[in-house]
Amino acid sequence: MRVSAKADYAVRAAAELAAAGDDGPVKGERLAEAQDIPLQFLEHILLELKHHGIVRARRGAKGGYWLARPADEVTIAEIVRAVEGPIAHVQSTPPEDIEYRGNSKALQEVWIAVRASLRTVLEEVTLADLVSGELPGVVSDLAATPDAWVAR
Amino acid sequence: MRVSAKADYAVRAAAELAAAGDDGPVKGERLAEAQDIPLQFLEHILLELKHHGIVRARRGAKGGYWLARPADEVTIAEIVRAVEGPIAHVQSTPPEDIEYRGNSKALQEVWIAVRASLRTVLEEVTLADLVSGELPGVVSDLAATPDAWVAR
DNA sequence: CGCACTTCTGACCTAAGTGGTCAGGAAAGT
DNA sequence: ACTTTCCTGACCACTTAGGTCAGAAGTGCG
Repeated sequence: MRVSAKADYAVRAAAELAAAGDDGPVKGERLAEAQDIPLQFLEHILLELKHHGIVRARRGAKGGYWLARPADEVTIAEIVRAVEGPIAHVQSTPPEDIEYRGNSKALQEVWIAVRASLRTVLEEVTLADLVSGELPGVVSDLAATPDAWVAR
Repeated sequence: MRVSAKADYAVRAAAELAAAGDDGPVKGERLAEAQDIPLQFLEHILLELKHHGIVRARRGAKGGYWLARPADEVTIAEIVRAVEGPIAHVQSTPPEDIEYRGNSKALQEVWIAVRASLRTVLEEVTLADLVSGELPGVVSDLAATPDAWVAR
């Protein structure tokens, strides 16, 4: 139920790429500096993003990374899945495949709801939203209640 | 972003206790059988639940476990926190404490929204809801859309 | 009291995941 | 040819996941 450093780094680097737009490729080093991420670790992450078709890259001088698709077509969910794997799996199996017995039969529905609620946030926010700072209504509403900002 | 076996087991065992109600303590062995959980692992989990004041226990013949509070006052969120720690932390720190720079400034709001959406599910469902099979409106609505049941 | 029963606790184990670093290879530009 | 930058795999320390094992300690009953 936690967000890994890798996922966090991946989204931040992608946001930086989204902001760069069509101004040519951005070097890994610049991304690392902009978001204060260990360079060599970041390059592994960018490679994963590339393998998942989220990012493209070119080597050599004038090389670097850029988004494979427009920033408003890339969701945070996609990026998280690329580096962390499927969202909200239980014991490494998708909730729809689990069978519960006895008094916990309804638990499957709960885990499904958990995944659905995560999706409503992560699949709604695109990189374009993120860099513009204007998050979709559902999301900013969720974050608007002061209660959401206190620990528990 | 995944649910551990421990959390799953903990909730299922607690559901079984909720169903048992006031019919005296339930042995670990019976819980393990009812939910098909490795006994010795389960006992460690029950101990954690006890330390968090969710469960009580007595040893010896006629001993066993029972809920420390009525089933409709124990939420799934509590149980998950007891065994997995805080929900939706990023790099092991709470989202409200993170500071982002540059183009990912809005990311903090996203993680806050993620946590808030998880809370709306996990803090809403009690053990009583779970064993009765009648989940709160918000939750069953989320699970009602067919889309929620397909992988991605 | 003595005994069976059950929880409690800590030590231990293997495998995998986290969060990296290091060294070198391979394309691209000049 | 040479520099630049990505690409790839190996490695590493530490923690977590998912357990097992052995034994200590409290509890009830005859």
